[in-house]
Amino acid sequence: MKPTIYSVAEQAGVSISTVSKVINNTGRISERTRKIVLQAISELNYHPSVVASALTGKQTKTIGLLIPDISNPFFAEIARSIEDRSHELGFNVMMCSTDNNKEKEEKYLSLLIRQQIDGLIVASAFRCASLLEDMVKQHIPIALVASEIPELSINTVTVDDYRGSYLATSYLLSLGHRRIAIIAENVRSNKPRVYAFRDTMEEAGVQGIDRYVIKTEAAITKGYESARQLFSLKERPTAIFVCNDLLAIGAMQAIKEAGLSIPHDVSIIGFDNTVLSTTATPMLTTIAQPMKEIGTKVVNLLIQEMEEPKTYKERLLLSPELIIRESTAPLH
Amino acid sequence: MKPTIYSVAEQAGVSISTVSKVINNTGRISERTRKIVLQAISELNYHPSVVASALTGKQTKTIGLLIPDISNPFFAEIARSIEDRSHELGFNVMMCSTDNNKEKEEKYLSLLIRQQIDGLIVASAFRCASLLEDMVKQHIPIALVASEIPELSINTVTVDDYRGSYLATSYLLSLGHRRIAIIAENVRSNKPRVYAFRDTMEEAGVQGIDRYVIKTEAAITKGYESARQLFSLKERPTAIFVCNDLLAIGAMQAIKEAGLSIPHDVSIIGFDNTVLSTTATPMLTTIAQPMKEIGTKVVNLLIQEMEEPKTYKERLLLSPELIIRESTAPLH
DNA sequence: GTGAAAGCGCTAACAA
DNA sequence: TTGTTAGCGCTTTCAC
Repeated sequence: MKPTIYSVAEQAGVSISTVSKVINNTGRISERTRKIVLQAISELNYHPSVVASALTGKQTKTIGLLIPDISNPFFAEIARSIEDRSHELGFNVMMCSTDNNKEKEEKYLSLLIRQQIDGLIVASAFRCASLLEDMVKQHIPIALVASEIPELSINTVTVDDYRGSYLATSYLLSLGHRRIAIIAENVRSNKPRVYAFRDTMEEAGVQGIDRYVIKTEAAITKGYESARQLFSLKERPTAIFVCNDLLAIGAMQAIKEAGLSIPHDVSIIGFDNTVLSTTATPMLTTIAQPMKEIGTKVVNLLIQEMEEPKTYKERLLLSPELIIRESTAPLH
Repeated sequence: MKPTIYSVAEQAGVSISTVSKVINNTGRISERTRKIVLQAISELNYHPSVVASALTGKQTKTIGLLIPDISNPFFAEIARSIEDRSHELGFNVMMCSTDNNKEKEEKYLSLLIRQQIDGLIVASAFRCASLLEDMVKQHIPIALVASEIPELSINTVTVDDYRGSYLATSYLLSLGHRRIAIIAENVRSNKPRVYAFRDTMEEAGVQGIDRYVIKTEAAITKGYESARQLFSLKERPTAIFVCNDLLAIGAMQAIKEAGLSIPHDVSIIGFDNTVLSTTATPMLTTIAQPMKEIGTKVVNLLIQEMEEPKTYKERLLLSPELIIRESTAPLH
């Protein structure tokens, strides 16, 4: 039988409230009694039940994590860092991969509410923001990572997308490229990336940007298709800025298949700096997101919010960095 | 305020036990009452509390997952499939990355016990099996994936490691290679892979196998180092069997850096068939693990065990498959 | 410094 | 068919 607070109390010859006090370091307990109780706890190998304690109004010590897909290396790294920071603070995390799919988002939200999670971290798209209303109504603290939900006022941590895209675009321009294409993912966080691309190109006086803008979904095959589409144009681009590494890998495959060489014929630059960018050949020049830091910061923000809800929410933009590898070169 | 069973009962003008009965489909309830209750539930947007229900002896509907590292693509894919199957069956999963580190294993185990998980899936190494004793004592069902703990009798799902290694080794032999090296990870599941390698090589009459056996940890850099080590030998191998894709990528980097070409000078074959094997250049020949199926099966096994503990535990070995891509070629 | 007792939201006898 | 009630393991007030 699993030991309870009663077994400990009996073993120690005290009342359960005394045991409770030593566990939680509340009230005043004599050093002697504390020792005896601690002794009993370790003898019985007692672990206080979070379930029971949660029922009395305390925390469940669990955080929900809604993420598009844990098997996507970018989110896996973010998740890892969220997990680490949460565990540091004594919280467990329940992971749910939504595929950015409305039905799953709804279903998992309901599962998580029933589990009485203390807080929620969202990286999923939530194109239908009203789904989150239950959460808001029940005052469950929420924080967003690597995603945007403009309808709601929520603490958020993301990379500075606009700046990242600026870094990528201006780097390609500085290499002499003018026919630069962008392959973006069709999610909100990619919008600033597209805007920065346009702005930077326009400022450089480049014309006819529109034909080189493609939006698609996050998958290697989609990157492949998008690149092929670009190569079917009369004037094919000499450089491509691909808004995440997964898509970039697909694009690289298409470029090679077309008999072109990277970076000699086509320069390519990714976004994220996941494992994939170092395992690709040639190694991918990319915009690095500080993934460890992003994960750590959202958890911090969420915990802060749990302790004391802020009226004014924060939006934290972390600085991306250009990592130059082998997939970019001066215009030939 | 979060709606409770009481608010629903009041709203519907019935007792809480009636509400409980309609929620759980127990006892007999008139169609009329059921409708009224359901109505009240949806009006209040009521979600029954798993916490409260767990306290009465029912399940917490959560499964613990101890995995070495969620940011490792192999485990991320396994985790994704475990997650999907669990959610299908109404369970949430709490994820813990242990880095195969004893202290973390111990800490997370204690966290999970306190959370009163219904079952535990273990992919972590647990070199110290006694850590799991608490779980066994408390009759918490356990299932193992992609790992082995010989000291304990536990339901297990793994790929057939011996056969996988046989497939890899005999394929390299069939290409005419004799100086074949193996880079293995220093965990239990890799032992059968090394055995099969030795056995197959011996049966083919190859001598001096020992100098070509390297054991290391799962990291790209380790693969890199191991391959360099092999190239420092007088007679360098003409083919390398690397026991996981992560290591294989590292080895590929070392080979290229040494100015050798893959597969012309050195053939290389991986194990796992993660994304990495398709994003690498040349694309990696590898032994595919049926990751989706492995995840699904462990969950099934765990749930079975939760419903009715078996005296004799099962060990399920799923068949691996040789995927021939571009990194292997006949001996030059 | 310590203990008795009420109550958290729910389930499951048992009564009605 | 529906309602009453006693717990589940814990926290927390309030007496002692």
